[in-house]
Amino acid sequence: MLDEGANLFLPNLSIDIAVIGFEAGTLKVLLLELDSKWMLPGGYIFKNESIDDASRRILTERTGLQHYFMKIFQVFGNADRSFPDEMRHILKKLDIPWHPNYWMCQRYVSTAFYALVDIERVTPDGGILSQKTAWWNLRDLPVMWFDHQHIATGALRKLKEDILIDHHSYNMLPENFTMPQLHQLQELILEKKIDRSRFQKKMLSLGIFERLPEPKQGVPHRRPFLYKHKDH
Amino acid sequence: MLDEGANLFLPNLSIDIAVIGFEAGTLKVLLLELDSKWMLPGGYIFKNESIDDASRRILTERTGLQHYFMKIFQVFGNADRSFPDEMRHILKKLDIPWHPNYWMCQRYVSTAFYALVDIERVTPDGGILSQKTAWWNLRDLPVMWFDHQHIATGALRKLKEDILIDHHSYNMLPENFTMPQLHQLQELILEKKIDRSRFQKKMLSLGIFERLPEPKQGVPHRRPFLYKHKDH
DNA sequence: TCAAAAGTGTTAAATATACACCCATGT
DNA sequence: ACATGGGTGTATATTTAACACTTTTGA
Repeated sequence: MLDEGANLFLPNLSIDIAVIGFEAGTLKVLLLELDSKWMLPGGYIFKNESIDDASRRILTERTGLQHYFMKIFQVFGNADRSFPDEMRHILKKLDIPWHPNYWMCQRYVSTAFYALVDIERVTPDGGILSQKTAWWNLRDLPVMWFDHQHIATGALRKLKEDILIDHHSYNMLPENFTMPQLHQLQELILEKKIDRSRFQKKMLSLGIFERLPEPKQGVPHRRPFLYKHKDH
Repeated sequence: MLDEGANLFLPNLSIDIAVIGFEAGTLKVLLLELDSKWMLPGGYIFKNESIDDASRRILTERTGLQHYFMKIFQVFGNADRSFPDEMRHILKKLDIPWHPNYWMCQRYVSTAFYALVDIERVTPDGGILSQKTAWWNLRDLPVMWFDHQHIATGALRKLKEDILIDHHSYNMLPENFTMPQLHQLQELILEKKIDRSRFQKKMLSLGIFERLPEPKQGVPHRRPFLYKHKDH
């Protein structure tokens, strides 16, 4: 694939995905390590493949998920968006011969997506290079390759803008979840307190959630009701 | 340029722009005619040019405008997004020899923008092919080339979604405009009645408009106040 | 003087906000 | 019994909505 990339893929086009989840009270993003720097999952588009199919293929390869929420949030199209020096460094580490005109060193226009996932259901896969994977705090990112820190930060900014319109944050929770979970998650994304009473009324008035007959078991204190999204 | 395109431009990437204005109580979109079918203004990205610069270059070439509002609204990335038959027809009409592998017949991923302009300030330019230009009703489009009708319709749908968040519709009015003008325009885009009193209060409470000292002259009935956007 | 368009006020309904109270559960 | 977290009610403030009233101008 490393040799055949130029024949298989659309040139100058790439996809990067911020896979975002919620764990231990923080927002997490799935990253891949390479020589002590980190990168977003991403890839290229086969010549007979749509952008949407390519993004789904990449997401499924890296997470094992078949169903998830994903959305384009930005196109990164700067003229100087090529990283020959970093690519050279990476290829050297991987014992791959270096050519300045190697197809990976082109200028790339990246179509950037964010995906909202339930971390519990994800099985991260380091891919063909067996890269180490980890869930990093989306608000405290490590040193990253290329402009991926910029892309990850852009995903968070757009998620924050979208959440009150799209009402898609439940995609980061298990299939059955409680209102306090959803409440905590939205406060975290919006970085502000939301009144519990009002939150519950508003969410239920959307008509997209269904209360399950049995409350959540195995928790201390009063058992919260469980809900699921009606389309699920 | 027709021969050198493959060397000058990024392959497989194009830009299409829905240039939207407001005239005679209807939403208009700027189209170019070619052999009795119409197309959106668009073009390609030079190899050392950013997506944003390319979109600005194309918009300025076609409208003469230096300042305007423009925004990416969608990426059209279907695998079958190539139009060899239509291209063949077009090239034949233009007396340009046909090659099935001509660079224009590739699959293209189109980054689609909408631009909001004041029609009065636009000088449409049919470009290198001296195409006829016209402002078409955006809700009653002619037969169009490629998937451009789909793109134009998508622009309208996204504009409708954006308008209450971005508050950018004033870009379709002259520099100095009246609240009734803005009111009529927003009712048109949203396809519903908006109470006049409330509209005026809400727009002014945004704090982005400045009332000018002189009311609009030369109109019958009571003279409305003129406003301009503060950044203008 | 009257019709038309513009500007703004008034009232009622709906929604948002802040807070309080009660409930269920484990210690 | 009590601390903790969950669910929901109440009172108040703010915003939305519907409509009415007044002003200005040309015919």
